[in-house]
Amino acid sequence: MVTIATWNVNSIKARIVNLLDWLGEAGPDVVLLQELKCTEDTFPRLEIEALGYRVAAVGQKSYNGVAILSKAPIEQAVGRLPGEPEDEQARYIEATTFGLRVASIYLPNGNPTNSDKYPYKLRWMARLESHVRDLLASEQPVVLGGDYNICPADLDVHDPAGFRNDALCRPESRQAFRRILNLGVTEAFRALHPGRRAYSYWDYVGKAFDTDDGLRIDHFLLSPQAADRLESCEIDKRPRGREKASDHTPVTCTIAA
DNA sequence: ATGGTAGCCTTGCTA
Repeated sequence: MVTIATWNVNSIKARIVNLLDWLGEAGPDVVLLQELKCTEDTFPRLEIEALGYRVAAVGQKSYNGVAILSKAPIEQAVGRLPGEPEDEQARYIEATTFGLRVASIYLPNGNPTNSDKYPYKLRWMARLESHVRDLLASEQPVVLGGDYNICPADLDVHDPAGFRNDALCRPESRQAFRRILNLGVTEAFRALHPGRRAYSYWDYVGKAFDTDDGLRIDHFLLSPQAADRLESCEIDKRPRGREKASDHTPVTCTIAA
């Protein structure tokens, strides 16, 4: 069995103590990180390697940045999503580990929707759709985890009316997400827990975590070869309640050996 | 009531 976690840490330097604590207690085999907010040369590699993880990361100064941590060798790492060679934003890394093709995804937020950020989000999703089509053609077990910045349905939003026109919930955003699902990938949490209201992100503002005013935007998408082996998918709320927490909490899935 | 918080550095931008 392989345990895979995804976590938007909102700055790996600000979160290094929380991350190391959680890696020590949860001990996932593979970790997909988003929002490193650092370049590769300032990534805190040694502390993470000391816990037994290999590291593959693609970073940039101040914004974005994604990584794959694994207790097994990481092979054939690719640090960008195909389709827009001039796109410099570090939002995608993909590699093979534990016999799985895994990716860490930081999908653009897209707000405000009246700016060029929203069409960038939709273009990025079209690129992802095209790449998922290629990955599925390979007939490998594929696990695509990350911060998708998409609430797939109103069940995934504490205030659906308030978020109706938000880039995370707009019909065009949800449709682009469904187009990817309709290629034949399984969204692990919802497949295993239909009807369960659970969130992976709570705004820092106010007391959103205490009142459970959250969003479910961190997801795992699995190819059929991985979905056939899916055993569990859970959200670990504990890290969000700690000192110096990220605004996201880790989501974990397990894949049978 | 266009706020509030966090993290980065660009003392504004991104989320």
